[in-house]
Amino acid sequence: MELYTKLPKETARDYALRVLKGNIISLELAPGTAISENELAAEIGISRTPVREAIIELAKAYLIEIYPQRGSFVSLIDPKMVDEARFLRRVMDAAVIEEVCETADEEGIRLLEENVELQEFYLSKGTTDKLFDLDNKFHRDIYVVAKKDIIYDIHSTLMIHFDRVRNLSVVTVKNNGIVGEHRAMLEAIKAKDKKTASELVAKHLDHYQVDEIEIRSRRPEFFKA
Amino acid sequence: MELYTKLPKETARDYALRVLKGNIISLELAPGTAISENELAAEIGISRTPVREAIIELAKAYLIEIYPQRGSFVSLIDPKMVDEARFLRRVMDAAVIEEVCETADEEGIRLLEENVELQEFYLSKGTTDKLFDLDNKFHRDIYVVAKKDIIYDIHSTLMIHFDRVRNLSVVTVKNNGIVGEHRAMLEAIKAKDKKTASELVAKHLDHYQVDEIEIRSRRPEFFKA
DNA sequence: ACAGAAACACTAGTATACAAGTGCATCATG
DNA sequence: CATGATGCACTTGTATACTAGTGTTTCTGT
Repeated sequence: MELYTKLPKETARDYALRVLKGNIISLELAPGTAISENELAAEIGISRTPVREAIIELAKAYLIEIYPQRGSFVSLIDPKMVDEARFLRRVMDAAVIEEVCETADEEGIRLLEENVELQEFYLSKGTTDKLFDLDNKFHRDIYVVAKKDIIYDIHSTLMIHFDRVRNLSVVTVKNNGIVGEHRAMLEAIKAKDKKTASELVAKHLDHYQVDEIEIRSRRPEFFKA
Repeated sequence: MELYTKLPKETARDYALRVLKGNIISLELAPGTAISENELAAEIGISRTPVREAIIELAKAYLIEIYPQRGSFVSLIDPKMVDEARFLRRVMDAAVIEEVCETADEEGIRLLEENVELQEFYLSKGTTDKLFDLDNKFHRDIYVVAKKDIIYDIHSTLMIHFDRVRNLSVVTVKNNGIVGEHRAMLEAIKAKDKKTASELVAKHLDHYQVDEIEIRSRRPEFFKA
């Protein structure tokens, strides 16, 4: 397991949370792996209490399953969970971007505009790692402009189920086209064109499609049921 | 604060959680009230650890705010939070009932049918407290039939913000009509009539409307910003 | 060799002790 | 009286000790 290093002002709990989240998303901690509170605490050099608090938090997000007196385990990939996360994102993203079309003020538009321009800049320079962060930020900014950032935060942990499956996919997500779609979404927002905007969002989510059948046949031990 | 009693097989953490949730919803713990881990632990007769874990969980749901080394407080009513909860419910309820219209099997329909029939039974007998539970169950069952129960659970804690405001409202929710609307929703589902079903859901949510201006003028100290 | 019991090594749940920081009250000092 | 320092009483964060339960392993007796 990759351990990172504890940041100076970070609490022990946040540190444990960061380590666990990162390793679960990256599959460094594979689905089904046992997680010992004692062991992890020793490994990262803090006590059981903050480790335990982090584990409880991830259990609430269904990323870890706790069996009292027996052990805690990284959740197996549950297709139902992945479906629900996908459904949630499809429905909410569409509703939120429509809300943005209706209510966005100049400042909000500017925030999105700046982001897309940065994406276009880095795309032309071929700096793909920055693009990844900007992609996430663009998505969140839409929620922020719609004044729905709490909803975004609540849902973000669920989306980890998604990211985990994507990291198992052989098909690497091609960045080509994504920036263009973001530009198109922004223009639809500027034109207050709800219909086009929500259609673009739906199309955009196709990038998140994965071949579950293929992954499952390759790694059946990672799947539930 | 009302304390309830610890159930035999309930863990100390679940107990603390139940006590806190209940008292926050009922406003027995008013917005802004300080919550001491030590004090609460002593009051309900368990140690600080499970109390602390419960507080952290409610802080994740924005129901408690933790200021390290200073104290924890019941969150003030944040109109933005209430708006987001309302938006979330409006969008998801509509999407989920449409999903039910499309995908419900016989067993699912039967589950909903049984519930509505019970509601009609208790309505005719005037047993209103049972109706409250059945109302909540009907709402959840729709998510279950749509195979979206994780989404329901994730959102349920957020809805507490809603319930809290409702409990401050002078206008008591009149049960008249609610059962009839449930019946209408069920019939729309049976007829696979997505349009009518989602319209009924939107109308149904009007029952959750509250006069925020009035409450705010009456209890300004409960509100944030 | 086999069956069952008992010891052991783990687990998470809970309790308690200590550390570090905040804010107020008190008290000394000008 | 005003003001600043200092201690005290709180807070949450973290560490550690203990409890109770589970599963395996090992011993024991037949």
